[in-house]
Amino acid sequence: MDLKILPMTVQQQAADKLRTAILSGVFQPGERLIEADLCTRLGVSRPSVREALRSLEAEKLVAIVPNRGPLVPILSWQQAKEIYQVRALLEGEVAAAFAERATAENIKRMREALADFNGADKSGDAAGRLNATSRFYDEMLAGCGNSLIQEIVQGLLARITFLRSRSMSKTGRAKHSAREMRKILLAIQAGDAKAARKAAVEHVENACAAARSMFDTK
Amino acid sequence: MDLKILPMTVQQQAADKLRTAILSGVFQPGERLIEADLCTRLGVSRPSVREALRSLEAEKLVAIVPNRGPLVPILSWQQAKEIYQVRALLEGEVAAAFAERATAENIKRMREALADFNGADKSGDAAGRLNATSRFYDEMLAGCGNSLIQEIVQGLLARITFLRSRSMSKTGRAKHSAREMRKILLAIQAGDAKAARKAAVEHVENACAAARSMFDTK
DNA sequence: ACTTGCAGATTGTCAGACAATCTGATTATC
DNA sequence: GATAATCAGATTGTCTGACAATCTGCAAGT
Repeated sequence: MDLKILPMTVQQQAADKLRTAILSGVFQPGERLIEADLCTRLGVSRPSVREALRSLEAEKLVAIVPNRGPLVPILSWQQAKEIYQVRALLEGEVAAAFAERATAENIKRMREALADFNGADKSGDAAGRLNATSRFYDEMLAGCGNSLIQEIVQGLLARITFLRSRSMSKTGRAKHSAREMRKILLAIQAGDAKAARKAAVEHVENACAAARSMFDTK
Repeated sequence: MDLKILPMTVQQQAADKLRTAILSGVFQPGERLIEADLCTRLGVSRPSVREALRSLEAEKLVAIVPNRGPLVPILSWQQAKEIYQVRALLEGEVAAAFAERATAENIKRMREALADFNGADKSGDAAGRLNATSRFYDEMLAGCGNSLIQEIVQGLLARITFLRSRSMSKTGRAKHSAREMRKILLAIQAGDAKAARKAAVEHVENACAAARSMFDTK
């Protein structure tokens, strides 16, 4: 077991706090982030805030415009579409790889996540729905045997959190989504890599279509 | 045409200089980067250097260990392997997409890059070889219609520059590589997406095998 | 040979400062 | 009245200087 304790530097904590704040919608897309503001809110100095912002900039969670400062980027449909394309490619690979190495324990946790998703859906708990989805995904991503893919996909998912939570609220989307996830799970259970890839790709494509309609109506 | 002039901030220039320095081998993998050193060398203050380092950290071109500071990361074989896996996936997609949208101009430039590659190979010019390869790739990446894939792949290529320049110097690898690139180009010229994907995947797989042997001998 | 402890080097973080730049509103001009 | 020029306030980009916390390697002690 790895007992290494790695110190939590101020800039790291600042970056973490800002990241969760952005992902949870405390800062809306398009909103400018005032450095001095963040300093007082976070209780740290400006250099630390600026370093944290540079990290988040590289993650594409904030954009820094020279002489205008940081802001939460607004995703264009073009960008969103590209993200879904890459997701389809990578998550298909993940599902295929995972189908060939999933343990009983893995599958059990995925089934639980799926059950929680349905529970959250029944009670109309949007946050719970997204949380269950994340657990479903993380199980695959962590177990697919390629930590680089995991990292990339999680980064992409972070960038479209806003879109996902919105499009998931569309009537019917949650039910469809649940069915698609079950299909993925069944293929994995059967150890059928090809079917798992196909199901995963379809799932992303459907999510993409659902997201697209968000842009049309908005 | 986009004529927007975006100011070159000090931290950006610092990041750029450091990036090229790392990629060109001025700083060797494993080497520690002393902030004070970088300050005097770049002629900028410590805050600027630290911000630049945070950006590069997110790009994985430097690793920052708390209380030890920045260093050029040493790639493990496991990491390298994962990078090649993702490259195969993404570059296959790029080649396939590009085969269906390449213009005559695109193909002309790729042919030129390939010719330059062979020229550089004959004269034993390692830097010229890598440069020509980059131009060959960039043409595809820029034209594949998905700027996100372009960005990801270029980031991955940057992380393995060191490996690539070494494995390319292996006897015979350059010749093989040239042949593989020609195969990709021919498929693209024919507009055969499927063949282009296959050729691109094979090219990456061969590059991966060549890289692997670097780890064994080293 | 193995621990202990110390000195030097380096990082993490802060406070304060100032010029450059942007923003929006006010004023001047046609 | 509408457009253009101007200006004050806000905000960022950058620097200097400082100091505690931490790491490293070496010397001393057991």
